[in-house]
Amino acid sequence: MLPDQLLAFIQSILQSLSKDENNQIQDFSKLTVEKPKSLSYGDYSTNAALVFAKNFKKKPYELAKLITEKLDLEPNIAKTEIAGPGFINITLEKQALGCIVNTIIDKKSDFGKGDFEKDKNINLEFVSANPTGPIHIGGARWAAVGDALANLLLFAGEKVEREYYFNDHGNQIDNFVNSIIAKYYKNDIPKDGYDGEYIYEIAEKIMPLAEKKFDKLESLNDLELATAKEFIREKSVNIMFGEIKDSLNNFGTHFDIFFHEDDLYKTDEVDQAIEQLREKGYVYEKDGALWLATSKEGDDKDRVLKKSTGEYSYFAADVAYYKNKRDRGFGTCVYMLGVDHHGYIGRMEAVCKAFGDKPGENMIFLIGQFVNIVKNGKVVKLSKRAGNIITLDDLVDAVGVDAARFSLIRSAVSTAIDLDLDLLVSHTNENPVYYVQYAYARCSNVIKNALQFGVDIGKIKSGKGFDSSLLTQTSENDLLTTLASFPDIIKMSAKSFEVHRIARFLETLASKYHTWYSHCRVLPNTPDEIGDLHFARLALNCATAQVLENGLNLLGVSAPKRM
RNA sequence: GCCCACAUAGCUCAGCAGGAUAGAGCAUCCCCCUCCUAAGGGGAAGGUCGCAUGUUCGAAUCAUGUUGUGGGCACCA
Repeated sequence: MLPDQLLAFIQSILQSLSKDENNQIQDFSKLTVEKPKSLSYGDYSTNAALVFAKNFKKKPYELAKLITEKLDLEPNIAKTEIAGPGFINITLEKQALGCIVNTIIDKKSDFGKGDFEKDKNINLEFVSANPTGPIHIGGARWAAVGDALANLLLFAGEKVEREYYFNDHGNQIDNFVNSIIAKYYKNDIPKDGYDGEYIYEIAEKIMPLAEKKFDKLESLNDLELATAKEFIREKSVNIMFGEIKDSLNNFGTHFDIFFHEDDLYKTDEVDQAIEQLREKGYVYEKDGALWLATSKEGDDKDRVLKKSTGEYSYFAADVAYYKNKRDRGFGTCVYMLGVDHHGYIGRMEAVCKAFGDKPGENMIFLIGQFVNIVKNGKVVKLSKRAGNIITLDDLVDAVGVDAARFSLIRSAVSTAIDLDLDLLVSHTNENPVYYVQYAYARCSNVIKNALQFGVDIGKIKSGKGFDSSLLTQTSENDLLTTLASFPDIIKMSAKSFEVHRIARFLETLASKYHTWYSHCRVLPNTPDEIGDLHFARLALNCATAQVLENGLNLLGVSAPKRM
């Protein structure tokens, strides 16, 4: 009997009781069936009596009594108990508890998969770093979390595409180009420019080509200089963007779409978007500039679409970009931003409303706090412009992809995390990822040993040749109920866009497995001693491996067969 | 000044659609390999959940206020 079956059963009991009492319950959303905190409470626990006591105008304990009377009639339930203020603790019969092993083995990599509304069609935009430098540590957090979130949502049954918004024009890029030129001629880096070894490397590659084509830059007139700069811009942005893509690939993060800001202008979409909003009465002219009345929809102030110089603002492109996403059929546009851009939410939600959409439904913001790098107990101030950034590549070089991804994912994005690089480098074993991976390696090793004993693992993996009701030890109960909670974890994490829950679940699961492993021997010392209990435990071992693998896959962390 | 996040063990963080004795890892201190991988297990110690009010049968969790920290307030992107 799986948790969701138990939930459905309790729901039906409540319904039948409410008929008796001439009382209808409509909303069951608060009803839960959970693994209780303490093992001594049983396998599962429900809050049914606490939540619905008022509907029945009874004290929780009295309602609990009515419910348990019905629960006790179910053959799969071994014992019920009313505890605390009115919790009902439920202990299942061993065969009902162990059947989760069969389910997992049967569903394999699909175990935990959900079937959400597919019509949502989610666009997940993340990283979207400007090509003015390598991906830094903050981008790395999103690269890990965004990718894992996409995996999670897909697994939960949503339709999702990963998108990177590639901004290759504007002031930042001009600063980038000017910095490259300055660096090459050993001039001072311009104010708001970029510095660092990578600028020099790009300059070394591009500038000789530029000089060959245009002559020394100082000898050019304004028009020629502009042409030369455009040449440098195109080449250097391409190099930078190539490096960014390589870093992301290295990190195991892949995008379905790389969207170029340029395309919005090429196709006139910016004008079209502005026109649409103008028809709705949101656009006006003031001081020679074109404005969007975002304050009508809750923003602090109105925003400029077209500057008095005649150029479009970056914001104008964002407006068009949102419309573009919606026109491409995305019902939900998720923006994953760093805290330094959270001021941006107000105006974008206003845009969303101006188009007649709903923020929170068509437009969702996930705000990620900073990742601080700590050295000698102190937070190091990093800046792309100062050139002392810690890049994604640095991080991967230092700790590897698995450890980097896991440590970035396991914390909620709403909390700032401090990464002590020295600690990560010198004591890599402290990273919980190894704890989880080790559990998987142990599972795999047990399977390997069983094969050497001549056990037909294929038979077990096909769900035959074992009796899961033989799994009666406390540590086995604990492991079984933890495995059974995986689908719920998926559902909850997907609903709340919180991937860190998956990482935390895996840590818990690994812990339960390690405990079980040290308490219950899976295989005997010699092949001829193998009995039914060993087969049952081998099945549990395989089921655990499967769930660990499913979870690690979602996070983009490898599941090694040996360590 | 206005706006947004965050505050839980020595450190890094979970827990927050209100629920039972607030958890994990690391660090500290004990114990466990003649036994499937000790990157493991068992145990000890460690807390006024920033502070104060309120909401209720019940608050780390919700609301208000307050303090502290980080961030944002451009015809920059």
